[in-house]
Amino acid sequence: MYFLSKSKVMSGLQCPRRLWLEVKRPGWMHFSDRAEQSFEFGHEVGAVARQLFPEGVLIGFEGELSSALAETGHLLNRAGDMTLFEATFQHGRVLVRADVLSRRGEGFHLVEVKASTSLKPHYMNDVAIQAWVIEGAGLPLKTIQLWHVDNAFVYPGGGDYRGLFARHDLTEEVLELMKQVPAWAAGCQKALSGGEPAIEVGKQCRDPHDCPFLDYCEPVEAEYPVSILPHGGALAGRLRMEGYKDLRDVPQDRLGTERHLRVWRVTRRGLAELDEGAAKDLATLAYPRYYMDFETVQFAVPVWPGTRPYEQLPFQWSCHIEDQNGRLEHREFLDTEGQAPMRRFAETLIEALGDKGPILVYSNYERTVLNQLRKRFPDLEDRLVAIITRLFDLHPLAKDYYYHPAMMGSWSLKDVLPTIAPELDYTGLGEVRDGGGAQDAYRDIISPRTDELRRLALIADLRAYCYRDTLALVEIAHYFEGRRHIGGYPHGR
DNA sequence: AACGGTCAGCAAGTTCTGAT
DNA sequence: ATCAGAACTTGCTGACCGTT
Repeated sequence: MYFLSKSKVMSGLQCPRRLWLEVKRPGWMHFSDRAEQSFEFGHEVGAVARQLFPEGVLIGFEGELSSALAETGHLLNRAGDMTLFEATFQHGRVLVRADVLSRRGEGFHLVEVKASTSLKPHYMNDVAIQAWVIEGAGLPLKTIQLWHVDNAFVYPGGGDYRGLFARHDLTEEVLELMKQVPAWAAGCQKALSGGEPAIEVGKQCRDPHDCPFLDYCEPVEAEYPVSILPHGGALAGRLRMEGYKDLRDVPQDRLGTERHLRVWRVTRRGLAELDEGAAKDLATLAYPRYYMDFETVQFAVPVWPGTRPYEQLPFQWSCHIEDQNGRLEHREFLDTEGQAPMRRFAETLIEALGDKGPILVYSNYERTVLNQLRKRFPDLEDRLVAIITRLFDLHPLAKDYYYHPAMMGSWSLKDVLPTIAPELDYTGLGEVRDGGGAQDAYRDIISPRTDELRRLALIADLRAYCYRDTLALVEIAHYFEGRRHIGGYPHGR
């Protein structure tokens, strides 16, 4: 028999094989290539939830669950009403820690806090496990609530976070669902009692969470698996059923769309394709040309008045300006003061971009951010709209006219750039290497806990990263126009 | 997590084709 | 002229993609 945390029981509900691997083969996790989001908002959100219970007591966790269990019992032995954070219980060899547990008279009230913005179906199981353990430990629950972030909340400032949470009363449903928890726990124990369960790869491997063992249960069995076909999930499934593993073995007539055919052809020949259409489209663009990139930050708990949870707030832009002689000039903006950067971001951008000349970007992300700035600053509406009309997106151009076998069915900048400008890799960059890293760096820079030396290093890294990103756009555009050649990669027509 | 987009796959509607 | 069935449009939806 095993002691199981709530998260282990949740794993077992998703897939017995996953649970077995987590318990019996720790350290075997083969994290999937498609990187999981690194944002960790639970901490911020939990801290604010606790602020709403000024009398609450936090049960510490110093690596020893037994001490958390003991402290919980100790506090509950006291008389009177109380609120506990991270109260810890076990029952039936299942162990849980409750976000917020209050005693009012004889009854207990449970609150589970989530950083997401909606009530998700699997939360019901999560809360049911907690409720079952807590009631099993002898605490009758009067109400069971789930709180999640309300992304319509506008922060008024001054630390006033009333209204950050949307609250759902789940008492009835959870008390009903609770009856199934013993069966879930028994299922987990059974899965762990034998050898590795033989579970086929399926929908449960991605839903509701990516399984960390996906690469183990479904090893890559081909150099160019059929799954690289873009938007081809269903087709890839059918092809695999018929025994096709590698895209190069699939007969041509099984592929319908132009894009699939190009991926198939390029992969089989091992040679990149670049259609003349790319150069033709770019030839219509006048000078000066602006190559532009934004960095933004999101907070689950808003820190600047007038902002909402998870809004994408721009703090940095980079722009390479190219004149008709091919000369490049770099302009940039980076706010590191810690106050809301959006207004100065918009003003400096408007100033730098002038009033004519195409603005080249990769993806429609910059358009989205500019549209949000329009709403925030109506007085800049006209200037921002003027910028939006000048945007030229290289991403659809790449999708229509370019493919290289190393891209593996993806036209993201990360996958395209190494096939065109391999010299623009991570060397020369500090610890900021992608948008997520830029966000982490910015959070550290504005944090009062970061010392000055590290701040300066992070600022330099952010500048280097954003500079490189717009330079990458220049190189890609030049390659599409036939103005640059590539060494080391097989390219052809 | 949010946003803004594309695309495959399906269903229903419409036009075309060829036999009677 | 009529009609069945093929072939083509149109519209919708949910999965997928890419950015921070």
